[in-house]
Amino acid sequence: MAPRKRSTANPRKEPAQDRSRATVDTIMTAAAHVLVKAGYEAFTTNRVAERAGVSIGSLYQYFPNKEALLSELMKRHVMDIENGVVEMADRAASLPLPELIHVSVEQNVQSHLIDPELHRVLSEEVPRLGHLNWKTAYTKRVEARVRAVFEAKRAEIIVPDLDLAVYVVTRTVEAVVHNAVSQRPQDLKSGALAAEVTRLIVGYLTGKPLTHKRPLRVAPAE
Amino acid sequence: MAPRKRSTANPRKEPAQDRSRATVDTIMTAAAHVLVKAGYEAFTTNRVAERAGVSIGSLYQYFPNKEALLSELMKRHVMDIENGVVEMADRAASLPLPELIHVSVEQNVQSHLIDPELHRVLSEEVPRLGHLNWKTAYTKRVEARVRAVFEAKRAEIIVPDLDLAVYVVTRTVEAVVHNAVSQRPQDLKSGALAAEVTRLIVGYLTGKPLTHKRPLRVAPAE
DNA sequence: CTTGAATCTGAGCAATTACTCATGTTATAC
DNA sequence: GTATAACATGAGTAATTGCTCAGATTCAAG
Repeated sequence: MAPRKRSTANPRKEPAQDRSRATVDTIMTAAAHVLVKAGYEAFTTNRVAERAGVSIGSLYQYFPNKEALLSELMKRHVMDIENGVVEMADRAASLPLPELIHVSVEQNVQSHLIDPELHRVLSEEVPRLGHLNWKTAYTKRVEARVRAVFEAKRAEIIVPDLDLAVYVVTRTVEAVVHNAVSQRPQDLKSGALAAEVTRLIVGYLTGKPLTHKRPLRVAPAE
Repeated sequence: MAPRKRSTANPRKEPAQDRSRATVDTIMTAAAHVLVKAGYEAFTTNRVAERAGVSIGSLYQYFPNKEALLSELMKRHVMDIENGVVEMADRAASLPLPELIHVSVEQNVQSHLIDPELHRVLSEEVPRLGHLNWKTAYTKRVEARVRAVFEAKRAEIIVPDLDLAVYVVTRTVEAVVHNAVSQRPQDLKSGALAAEVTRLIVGYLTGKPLTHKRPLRVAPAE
């Protein structure tokens, strides 16, 4: 077996045995724990290693630096979210626009409930350093999807500038739901917020406001 | 003159001569400069002092710690913003709801253009430490104002839950405009974004969508 | 069992940072 | 002019942090 290079440029060692894979998992779990319970300010590599019950040296055998550790955490979190989103997109593709919006908003709510505290810390506390733009790639994929849907339903949509519509809609849904996680948890759980945001978006897109009297009902996923 | 106390609890010295007032101003300017040009990560007290051309000791004579320096920066920035908001509120109070919303959205845009880069850094990079909740007090005042307006126009508003409406509207406007500063500067300047957000909000509140054909026009402030 | 690779350990280094303090300089009061 | 307070200086300190490395331990293959 050729000896593995270990330089600054290619520093990451891939775990080969079960033992080390377990170590990496332990480190990741500890990292999330420290971030959530103590915040980014207290997120030091030594503390993560201590929490994981692993020596600091082991941590640096699998993560070349602190940023890589954060990056991996973000990557995993985004994957967790995107799985649910893709699944929803299949279910909802054939629905009429109002129901489609409603399902999408509810899916966004679900995304935020996967690990709300971690999500909040990653979004708000972790500095947007160079390549730590964890959300931008994901955001672009979402925008592309939304745009495709809008084009498919173009006849029902009264907004002339589709690009602008995509932008306004995606930012609105994300921001309102995101903030509500910590500021309006009750309305999030009850579905009141999702219903309200749906009204907001559907009215904007179609020019035909949904009534408050007949709330949307979609077959719940079992 | 009674000797001034200098403890951890009451550490701030008030500048008494012109010389020191100028020093404080220089420090504040340098602090904003470092934040904007180098980001929070590089925002160290030594660097701020160096940029200001002042010794680090002088800085600590007027700011007990780094947090106080940040806090003062935030306070000044919020004051700059709120001045414009209050002025607008007087001008707009008697307008019909659609124009009122439009003026408010445009005011929010103006607020974000006072010092866009500083605003972004303060919002996104500076960690939300203990008492550094710079926006929360301001947000509450804004919400109270918006709520009062909604109550005055209650008859035109179809949303049953006013509290929820205030929440959805304030977060939406703030988030869309805030993001647009860096992501859609062109639409911000042209007014296209403000028009779109106005449509979004007015349709949501009144159930009567604004047409795209007859854009809102309000007498511009000279 | 032997050998070499994979894994783990943790003391400690180098760099950074917030902040202090002893000392020097300038302004003001009388 | 002199005394006193206000102001300014910057070398230095204590603490923290990301990260290294030399060596110990565990595993897998023949």
